[in-house]
Amino acid sequence: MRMVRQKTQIRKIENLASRQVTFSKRRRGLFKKAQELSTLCDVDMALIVFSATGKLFHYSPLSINQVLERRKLLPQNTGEQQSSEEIQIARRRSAILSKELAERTRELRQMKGEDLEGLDLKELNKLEAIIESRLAAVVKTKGEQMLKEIGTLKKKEVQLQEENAHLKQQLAMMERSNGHTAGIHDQCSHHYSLELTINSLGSIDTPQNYYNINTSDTCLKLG
Amino acid sequence: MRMVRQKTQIRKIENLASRQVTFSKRRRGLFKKAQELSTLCDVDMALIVFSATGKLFHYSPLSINQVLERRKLLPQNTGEQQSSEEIQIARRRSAILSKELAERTRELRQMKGEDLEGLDLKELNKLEAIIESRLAAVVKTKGEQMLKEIGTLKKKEVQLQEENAHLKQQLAMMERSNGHTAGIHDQCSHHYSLELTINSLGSIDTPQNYYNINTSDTCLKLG
DNA sequence: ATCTATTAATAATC
DNA sequence: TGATTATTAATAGAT
Repeated sequence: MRMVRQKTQIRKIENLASRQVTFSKRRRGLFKKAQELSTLCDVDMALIVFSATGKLFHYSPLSINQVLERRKLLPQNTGEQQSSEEIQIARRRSAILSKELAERTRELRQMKGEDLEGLDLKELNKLEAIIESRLAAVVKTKGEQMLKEIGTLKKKEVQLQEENAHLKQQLAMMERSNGHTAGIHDQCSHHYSLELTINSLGSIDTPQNYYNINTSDTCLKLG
Repeated sequence: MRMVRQKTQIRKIENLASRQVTFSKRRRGLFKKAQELSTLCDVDMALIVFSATGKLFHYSPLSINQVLERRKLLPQNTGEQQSSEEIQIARRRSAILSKELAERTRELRQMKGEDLEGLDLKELNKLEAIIESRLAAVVKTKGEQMLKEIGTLKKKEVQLQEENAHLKQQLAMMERSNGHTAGIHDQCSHHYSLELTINSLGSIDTPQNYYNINTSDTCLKLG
């Protein structure tokens, strides 16, 4: 008969072999569960495990290949056009910042001694501030540019709708003054095409002068 | 009697409530297992989960300065203008990941000797990649949303311009068929202003809701 | 949040 | 390592 299996105590397994076996088994279980959670609940996560021998195990639903590709700071116009130039720039900047962070952290370690707890944190806070502000600057700049364009388009839309309404109004007036029953629907344009050739071409003011379509950039300032 | 419980399919849970419940339950299970593995096998690890709502859940046996981290994560309203929630999330995430990166670098340096350059770099690269992917994901998502709206607005613009041109054409035809009538002079627009008001009410979209600045809190839970 | 019928994970073992 | 299986642990569905 087998030995009675016991409820596992959660404390360090002293026996090396057992510990390694357990590490291997539980690690797999953990990564499986991580993946399940990520899939079931549609969330991003990162799971990183450093083994005692220095090996690294890693899981992230954001594919590693994708991530590794991004690490290259050079443009890679390999057919993919889904990301805008700005996004690529943001990626490169964040990549550079990450490198900076790592490098400076390393430099700090090397430069200073052991009692660096306080100072190290200070420096880290500084670095944090830098990376945060730069990231924010990139994102903010991009957002402002896009909001600006959206603002311009909205203004255009309003202008066009106003002009539209005006034109409709005038059309309605013309129809009433004519006593014609024909409306302003599409098929009617053909109906009048014959009359166009017959009637004289009088120079009459058209209302489009009042509603100049402006294609220049309109600046939108955001708070 | 209870319904028969089924074997769970690992795919995204469509029902929001169920997804949230499962997220809560499984997340706890995952963090528990992570902690157990860390204790049983005496290994370091980092587990970071980003919920769909931007909340961040984090476990790492290495996190020494949790209190300080907590402080850093509180909203820092330093008089600056309000940035969007996404930017704040990005800041916090990058802050956390930066700290994690720095801390891990330090811990690794302390734990291991000096001949760990290669491995250390490997690990750093992985962490770098995670940061990059997170930042890129945030920026990309926002950009995609805005590009989508810009596309919609541009389509609207084209439609309106087409309609406009059509109306002008019809107007011109009507005028020619009328010849001399005073139908399209300015003063007449007042004549029909009532009709205009009635017809144009509610016809213009105001998509300002899309730019609603969400100031809801982002939560950080530490293991 | 709490409760259980189930499924899933895994410790001991080969 | 991989497989097996007696157990314990996790959790889906329900309250």
